[in-house]
Amino acid sequence: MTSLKVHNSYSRQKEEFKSITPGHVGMYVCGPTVSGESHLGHARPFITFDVIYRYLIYLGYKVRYVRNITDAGHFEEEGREAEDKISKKAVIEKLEPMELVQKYTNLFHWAMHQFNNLEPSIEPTATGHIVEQIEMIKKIMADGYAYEVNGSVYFDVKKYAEKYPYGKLSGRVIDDLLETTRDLENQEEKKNKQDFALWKSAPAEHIMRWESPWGEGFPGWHIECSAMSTKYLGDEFDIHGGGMDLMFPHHESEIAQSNICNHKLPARYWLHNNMITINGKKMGKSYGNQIMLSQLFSGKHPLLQQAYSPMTIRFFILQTHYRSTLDFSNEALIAAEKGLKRLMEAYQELKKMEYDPSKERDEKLESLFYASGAELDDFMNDDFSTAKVLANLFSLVNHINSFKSGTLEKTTLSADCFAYVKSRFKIYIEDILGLKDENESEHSRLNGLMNLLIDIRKEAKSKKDYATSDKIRNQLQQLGILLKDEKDGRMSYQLE
RNA sequence: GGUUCCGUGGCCGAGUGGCUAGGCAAAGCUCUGCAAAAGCUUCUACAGCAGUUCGAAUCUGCUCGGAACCUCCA
Repeated sequence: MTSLKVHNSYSRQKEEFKSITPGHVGMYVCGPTVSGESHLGHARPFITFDVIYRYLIYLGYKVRYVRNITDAGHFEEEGREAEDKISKKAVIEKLEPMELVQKYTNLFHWAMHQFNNLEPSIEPTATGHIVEQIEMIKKIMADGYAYEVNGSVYFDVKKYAEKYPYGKLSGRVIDDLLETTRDLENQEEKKNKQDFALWKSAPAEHIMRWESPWGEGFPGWHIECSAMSTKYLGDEFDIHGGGMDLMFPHHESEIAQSNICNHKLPARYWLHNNMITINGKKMGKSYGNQIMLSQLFSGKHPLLQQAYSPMTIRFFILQTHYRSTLDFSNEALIAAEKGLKRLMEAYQELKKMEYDPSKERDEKLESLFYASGAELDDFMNDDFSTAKVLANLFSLVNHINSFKSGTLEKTTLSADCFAYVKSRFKIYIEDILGLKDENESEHSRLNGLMNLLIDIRKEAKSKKDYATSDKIRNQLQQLGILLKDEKDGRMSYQLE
């Protein structure tokens, strides 16, 4: 068997994965900013790293998966004013940041649950770690890599870059950064344009504020991840993940901060997922082209031809490599929906199949099953090639369906081989890819009812009373229940 | 403007110096009372130009087109 190799953004190479502490993996993934609802683009990193998390567990690692909630910053909700802080409104009328943050945190958790993502081991919030962040900033200042201006603290990138390779992760040259001229608030406070805020002094109307040695304010964007990853994973940990758009300046700055505080680069392997695009453009707030997850699930968005289930989206995302862009289109999602259905139906069929010892084995076929099953690990080991895993599963789906339709005798597999294939499917579909059968509605009553109707239809068919049998099938179809006459005389049903 | 990346069949998307990715769609056939599903078969692509090579979609150069980052961003 091959060993796990991952593409490390820091070295821009595929490297063999070796954990710092044998048997353990520490993984930090940048979580959501809970000032608004998540859209399709946000789903990608969390599904990607969920599968990575699941695969590491499958490999036998004990994984501590830390994913933060960014709930500190300059937050406003549409229709409500941030000036609440100084207005004379009653407390209950004002925008309460905690209320806002709670609302979107709940929504985020709901979406993660829909996607069947495992919960991270620790989900720390930025607001819950203000003390740690302040301590870290103090350390950086004590080392001389940060300076205070008007109650704000900035990281001295220029000084850092004299000694350390600032820009290595994102491939940036410090001198190029000097060229950019952008209008940002309080730029004149900085010594150099590329410096970034560790702590920002809060203007009177700012609703999120904490006491600090530099006055009332709030933490800069990058420091929370440094503080929380250090606290829960240590000075140096194995994997740091997030979207490619975070490489600069977020992760670059994180490296600088942690490096000054801990005298170590925080993570050994930096993994970045690529963007989801729509009509070739990145989905994002500033482009105004985002489709919220709830809209995706309900189909209520002008760009959507229909609703797409969470598993369809999960499958859609896993069909491509995580480092490639993925273009959204109704056509592509409908294709994913159908493909997923075929995969899951074959899986259900496989689960029902039984070994029959009366038939002769086909060793050639057996070795094909064994080989395909074993290959799945090789694909995952190759920088988590879920696309290849799915392609391989589909080649087995073909065989399973052949068993079902009688083109192949299922009994030509030995009992061992049968058990092996079943377990591979279970491990890969359920445990690693995290796909679950959305039609598996545990309605036992519905099941009983359907069996009754199926029995009646079978009787009608045997009497060649096709009027009755068609009536049952057609009317059920109108209710969104699809009856299928199977090859062996069985009938099955499926909720549309 | 700078940095990085990409351009694959009707669509989505893997991938690699020589051998079928896969999914969806389409066509034909088989099965079936009909339908659906399924199976079999067909459709054989790598932006353009030049070069390296016995051989390139895969390497090099150029051209064209697109994207991401450089600012909040998954």
